[in-house]
Amino acid sequence: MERAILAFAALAQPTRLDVFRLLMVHEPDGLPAGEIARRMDVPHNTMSSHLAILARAGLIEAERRSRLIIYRARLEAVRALASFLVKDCCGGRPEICAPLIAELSPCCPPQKFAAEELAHD
Amino acid sequence: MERAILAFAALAQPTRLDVFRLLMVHEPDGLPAGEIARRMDVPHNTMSSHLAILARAGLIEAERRSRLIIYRARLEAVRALASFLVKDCCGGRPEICAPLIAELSPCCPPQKFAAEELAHD
DNA sequence: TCTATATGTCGATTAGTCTCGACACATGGA
DNA sequence: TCCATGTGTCGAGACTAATCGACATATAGA
Repeated sequence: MERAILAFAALAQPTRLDVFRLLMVHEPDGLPAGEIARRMDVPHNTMSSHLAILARAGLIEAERRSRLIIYRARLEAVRALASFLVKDCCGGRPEICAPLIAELSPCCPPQKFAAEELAHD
Repeated sequence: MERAILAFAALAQPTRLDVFRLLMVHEPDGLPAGEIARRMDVPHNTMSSHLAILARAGLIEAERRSRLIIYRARLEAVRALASFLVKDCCGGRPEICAPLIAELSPCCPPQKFAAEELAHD
């Protein structure tokens, strides 16, 4: 709940939302702080505070690699946030958001498709 | 994208997140502005601006019923926001967030269950 | 140890948000 | 028309967020 507020606040800022999307695209390798700042055309110290806010919200994580600090998106956080949104909507009455799940599924194949893929092996 | 920023900003505030959840619970009837303010123990004018922000973000909608103004949650908005989060995560590689969908599904039965429910009629 | 590179922290300025009293508008009934 | 009730708008004060220059730290190589 408090975690959701932090996550929403972190994503409610254009630069940070862009950074988050960028790191999503660069999963699972991540990107160093400096390169993120360069790509976004933002001073490195400004970017540093944005990255800190995203990290505090649990949406990204940092890992030091010699001189570089690599940032990566935390997929569990996306899952948790989407889950919060959807379960919030359910509110004890699953019939309301069945169509919601239905619309989400075509985007990424759900477990049925994953199972099929496993069967191919 | 800009819509997502507005929605995130609207939900990144404790009172507004609570109001949104309250209106989700009260779907599809909704609640009048005054009662929302009373339940949240917030002055009516403060609540009025919060409701305006949620409405501008497209998360709720207002309908005048004689003297009352009834607010209702907009389920399409939740769907759109969750969809944005999930598709964002996909980023062309569906295999990443298949487990995400898989975790969401048990919460609300997907179309298969809805079809079963229809079959019972 | 010295220098260069990569990143973070501090502090000040600017901009935006939150809150709420006071007032305005809108509806319905006396 | 007058009053009561339900909402919205305005404006001011307090608080919080965003930005960036200047400085600090951390690592690697000469």
